[in-house]
Amino acid sequence: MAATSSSAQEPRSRDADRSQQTILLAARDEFALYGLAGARVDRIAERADINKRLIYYYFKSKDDLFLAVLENTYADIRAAEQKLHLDEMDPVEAIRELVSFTWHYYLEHPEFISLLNSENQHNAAHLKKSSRIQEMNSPLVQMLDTVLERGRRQALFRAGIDPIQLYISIASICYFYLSNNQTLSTIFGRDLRAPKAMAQRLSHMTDMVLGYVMH
Amino acid sequence: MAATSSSAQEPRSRDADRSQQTILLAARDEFALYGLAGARVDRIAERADINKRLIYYYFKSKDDLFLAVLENTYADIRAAEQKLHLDEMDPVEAIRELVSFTWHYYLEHPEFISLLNSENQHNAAHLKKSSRIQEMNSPLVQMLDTVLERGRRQALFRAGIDPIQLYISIASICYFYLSNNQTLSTIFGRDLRAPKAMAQRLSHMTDMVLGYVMH
Amino acid sequence: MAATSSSAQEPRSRDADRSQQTILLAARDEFALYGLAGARVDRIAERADINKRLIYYYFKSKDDLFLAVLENTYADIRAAEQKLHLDEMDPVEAIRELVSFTWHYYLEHPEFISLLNSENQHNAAHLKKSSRIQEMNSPLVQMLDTVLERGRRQALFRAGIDPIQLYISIASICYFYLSNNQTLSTIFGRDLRAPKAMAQRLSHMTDMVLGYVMH
Amino acid sequence: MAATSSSAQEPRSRDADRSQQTILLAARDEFALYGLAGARVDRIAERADINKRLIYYYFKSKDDLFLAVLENTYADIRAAEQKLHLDEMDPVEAIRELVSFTWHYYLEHPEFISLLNSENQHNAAHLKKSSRIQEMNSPLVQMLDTVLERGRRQALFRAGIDPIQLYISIASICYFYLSNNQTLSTIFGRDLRAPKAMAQRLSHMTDMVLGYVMH
DNA sequence: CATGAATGAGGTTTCATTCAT
DNA sequence: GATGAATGAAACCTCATTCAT
Repeated sequence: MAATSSSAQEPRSRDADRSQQTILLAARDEFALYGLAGARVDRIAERADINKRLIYYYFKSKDDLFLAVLENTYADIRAAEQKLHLDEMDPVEAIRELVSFTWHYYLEHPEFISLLNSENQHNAAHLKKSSRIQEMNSPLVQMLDTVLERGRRQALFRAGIDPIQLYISIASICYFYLSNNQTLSTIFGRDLRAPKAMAQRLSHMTDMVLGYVMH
Repeated sequence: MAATSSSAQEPRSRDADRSQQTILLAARDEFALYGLAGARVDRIAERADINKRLIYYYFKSKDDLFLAVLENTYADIRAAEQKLHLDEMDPVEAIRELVSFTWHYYLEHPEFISLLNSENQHNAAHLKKSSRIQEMNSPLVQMLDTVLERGRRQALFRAGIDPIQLYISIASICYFYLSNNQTLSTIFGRDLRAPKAMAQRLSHMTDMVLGYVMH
Repeated sequence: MAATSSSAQEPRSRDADRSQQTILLAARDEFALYGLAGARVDRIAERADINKRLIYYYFKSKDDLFLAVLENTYADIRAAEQKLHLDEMDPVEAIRELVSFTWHYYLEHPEFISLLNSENQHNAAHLKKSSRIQEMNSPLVQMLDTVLERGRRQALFRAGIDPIQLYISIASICYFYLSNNQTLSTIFGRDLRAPKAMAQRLSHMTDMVLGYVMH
Repeated sequence: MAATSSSAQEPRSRDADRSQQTILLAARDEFALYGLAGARVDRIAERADINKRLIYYYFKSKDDLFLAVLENTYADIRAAEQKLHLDEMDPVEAIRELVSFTWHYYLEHPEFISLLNSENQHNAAHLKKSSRIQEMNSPLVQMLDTVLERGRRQALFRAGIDPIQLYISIASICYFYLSNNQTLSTIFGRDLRAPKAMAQRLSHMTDMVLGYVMH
């Protein structure tokens, strides 16, 4: 009965927006838990506590729903990245912060990892169709470039570092440890989710990245 | 590349080992392509050109078949690792070789990545049931530990490096780049599969790992 | 004979109650004819002239459907028993009527016998899960107890008759003759379904029960 | 290594006879437990610890095997009945013994009940094809007739009792109580298998039958 | 805006039975 | 006499989706 999300002009029922949002959240959880193929539209309806038909009313198909979820997910992480302002920090501190942010973001958003895995299994077929996502160019790479440049000028960092390669590497070491945690723990017979192991991991990753950029 | 068991050329049939092997290969491809949930037993039978019923005759269920494929896959990479003999090499060269091997192995075995992604999505439920796999404790970790120790004694490497953390990091940077290639390429608007990008990647990873271990 | 819910003549469809009822009837026939294991869901759908999927929509599984049929079947016989009002009749007449009712009910409801045989083969596994049925405690036993008591007070019946034992015995002699009719006829080389044999049977049973209770 | 069953002349391998016997026993258990439709040929082979193919070698099909089991079962009960020699006993005692024998035989041979139920569900289709079984005309009926006649001549029993009707009634009250025990216990909320209930049942049945024949 | 009813296609699995040795 | 390998048909059940209101 008061000011919620819905932008401005179009007086589309608040309920409509709310239903869509509810569906998106439920779908996100379902897709994250079971992947695209394993997810069940029935279960999404159940989670959202709405009629299944409504899902088809708002989103055309399961695939389109998946894309919508993906778009939402990307929008979220991009928004979070925006708030980092790495370019205003001391270069070394900025790198440290970037590793930490990435690590914690993935940690707190397991659905991000899961959804990306699903999407990659499908060769990014959904993303490729989405104009919205392709516009959301990661501003982080820009920021990172600035940081690297400043570090180099202060003779802290080595020259010639490709920000995208570095960004991917940082993402890698955070992402893989979490995404493959279960198989790794099983193979190595070691609980890689234990608090101590987690702390060591963050420290190891930070060392690794700084060891690379600084020299 | 030779040497199977069966007597001569009779058109398949009546060779249990061969049938099982054929099924496993077909299943590996199908699971790699579509994931566990997306894979179709019918399609596996088609690929293997055998009666679908035979799949259930030898492997009890789709899940058990998936586990068998996983076990095979792990056995393969472990066998390949064994042949590296890193502990007989110069420490720096050994690390370089390990990165290169991992990179190329993943590159040539996309099914490895795909299968592991599937298994992790299922919280390693299959692997956890397997006694065989838990025994295949990577001797690579042993090897890697030896390499690190020798490097440290030759004052080349820094002390206190956890071989498992290092192994995971090496795996990470290789794995993630390939596994998430499609979404990354789409997001960054850059073909990360292009030969030049691939070469740069290997070089970047090697630098990164050596930069970390060498100090 | 008359009075269903739905509005008019449109060809089935969109009437949940009706669909469920149709399925139940078709299932009853199929289960009665082939037993639980021998019954085919496909055939039930055919008999009911509805989409097979609908069976699973309303009843979760073949077993659940079987239970629903059983519950219905028990409800029917209990309802019929209620209408007898044995306790308002002369005691001897009441017993005679009970035997006759039981005999004719089984005769006209062969599915009752068949379904119970199936259920007993499964150790009453379905019934044991049903809360509904355990509540349908036969009021007939109550009625029967009243009849026996009144007969005893009028010095017609002997004392100490357990109504449940008596009820089971009455059911036995009716049920077994019909349920095992085919094997008995074959073994004895005598058509036990012939009208004359049937009439003799009812007479024999009535004599037997009265001979027992009266003395 | 010594005198077993196999008749005389034909020197058919002892193993062959033994295999067939093993299969029959395993099949009897399986059919008794699951009915004809629910029984699994694989499970019979497992129970018998022989190769499934052998079942088809000795018995042509599942149905033929079922018939063989039925024939065996009937042969067993007929043999047991032969040993009663009711016609040499006091008439009242003979009836008492017959009830007791029937009760205990069914009790100790639950497979008899189960197999007959299956066969009746199939309208005695197997029995009707078997010449062997139709020859095994129950000598018990003969015996029973003699007993009834002697009882009548001693003025103990009433006249005009049909031995087959009586036989069926005795079978009924024993059979039904055991065959439908599970549903009855569930419906009445009373453990009809409890030792005390069982003793009461035998007593009740004896009273009932004697009450009828004696007058 | 919202919903219960309905469906065709196809999923995994099971079955009795036969083939080839 | 005995057996492991193989199969076609069909079983139960599930799925994304649409119909009718």
